[in-house]
Amino acid sequence: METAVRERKRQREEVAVPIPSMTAVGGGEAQYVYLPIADALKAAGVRVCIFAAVSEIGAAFHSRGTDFTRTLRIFDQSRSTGISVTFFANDTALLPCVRSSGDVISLHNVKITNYHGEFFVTFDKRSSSFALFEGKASTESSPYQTSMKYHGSKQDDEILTNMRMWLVYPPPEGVGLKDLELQLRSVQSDLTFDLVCKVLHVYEAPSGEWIFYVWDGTDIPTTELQTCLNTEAVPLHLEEVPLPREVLCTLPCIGTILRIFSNKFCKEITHLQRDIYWARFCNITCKQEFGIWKGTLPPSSRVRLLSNEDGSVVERLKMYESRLSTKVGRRPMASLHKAFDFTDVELKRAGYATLMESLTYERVTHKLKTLVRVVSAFPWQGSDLHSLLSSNKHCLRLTLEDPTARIHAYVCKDGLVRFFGGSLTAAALTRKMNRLLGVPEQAAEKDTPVARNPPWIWCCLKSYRLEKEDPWGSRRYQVFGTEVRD
DNA sequence: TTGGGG
Repeated sequence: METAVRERKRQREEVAVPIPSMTAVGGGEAQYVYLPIADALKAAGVRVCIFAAVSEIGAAFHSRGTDFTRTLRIFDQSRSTGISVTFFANDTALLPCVRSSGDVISLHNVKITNYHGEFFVTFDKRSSSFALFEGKASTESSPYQTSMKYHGSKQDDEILTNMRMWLVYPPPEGVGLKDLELQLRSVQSDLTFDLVCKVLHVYEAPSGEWIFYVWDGTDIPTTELQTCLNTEAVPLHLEEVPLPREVLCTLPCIGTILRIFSNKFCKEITHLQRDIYWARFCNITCKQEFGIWKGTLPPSSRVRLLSNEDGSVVERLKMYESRLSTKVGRRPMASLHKAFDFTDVELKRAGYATLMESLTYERVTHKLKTLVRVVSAFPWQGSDLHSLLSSNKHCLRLTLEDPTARIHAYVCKDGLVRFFGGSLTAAALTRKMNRLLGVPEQAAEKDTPVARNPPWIWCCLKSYRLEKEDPWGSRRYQVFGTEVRD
């Protein structure tokens, strides 16, 4: 997919047609010839003028030299994937201060450069100039910001109107090639895509690796697991150090928080560490490890900060609000339209809560009804379960997950007999456990590794502390009032 | 009078 898009882009970019670049000065007023971005690319190295819309707004930073710098991404009809422009100025106030993505920018006397096979717009602070206009919703024709050397031209008004028309009524698909944009709920393995998300937390591991905790209000799809049933091999999270409780409690309780891992530093990180921003992660990929989704930033990826007014951000928030407005909307998205005939639960009074709601609950003790999948169990073999039930000494440990978290939950003593619906034979216990873990029936007999897909089950949980001195550190979950059916 | 950044 990505290669096809790149190939088509390259084909278009490689056609070297000489284009008369721009300027003609007449009658005392400057006349500027604006080139579509796609045409400007064919005139690399020549000074050109471009009239485009802003799709991404970078943060202002100190450059490695003496100036301040900011990068924008701009697009027009000829190139909906856009192109990056970096500005420099000795004062942040002189950098373009874009109020909202979708605003319109006029660039005079910029050059197209090709760096490592990718095109960029080079803005020279001595000779180039810019003007910023409000986006499609406005009729204001004068710019809200101009660089010092900017001279408006006669055609600006008309071109601005045309650009706004195009932004309101974009032409049908196929005119431009836009990067694939996915929500967490439609993520797939080994696909390169853009993700618009809220960056809730940034962590720098001692190894120098960065972890972004991101959220878009949707649930990431469930994964299939390998038949490996050993609890020890199934981690609760991918990061070495779990989030401290103070951070955990600031995170939303509905919707998946994806961990995106990155080895490279990007300057947006300093802003993301200080404050919570919506951002566009461009060209990221996801894969599964131990049934947990892990985002990664390949070399071609980048991070762009978004304003809260950005169209994609507004859309995500609206969707989240409508999700919260119904009881069913709060449940795991992947559990909708599924039957829950695997368990009987007795708890009428305790309401439904996600695992994250319980983890961040203000008290150590909490009773809740959850909709979860059993991703592993220890012990899991019928014979071991059988001696567990008869000895009445030890507990069965389950690893439960929903879109918001994974936890260990124990089934102990009387609860065990209740859980399995009586003192069953080893064979009957094996059968029930396999159903819980989603092991396909044919595979259960042989020991061949196949993918398993645990069903969603209703499950009652209660939490409590083991040690008075360390209530949160010793917090444990126990399954109660839940019976696995035949 | 240039680099900076990609």
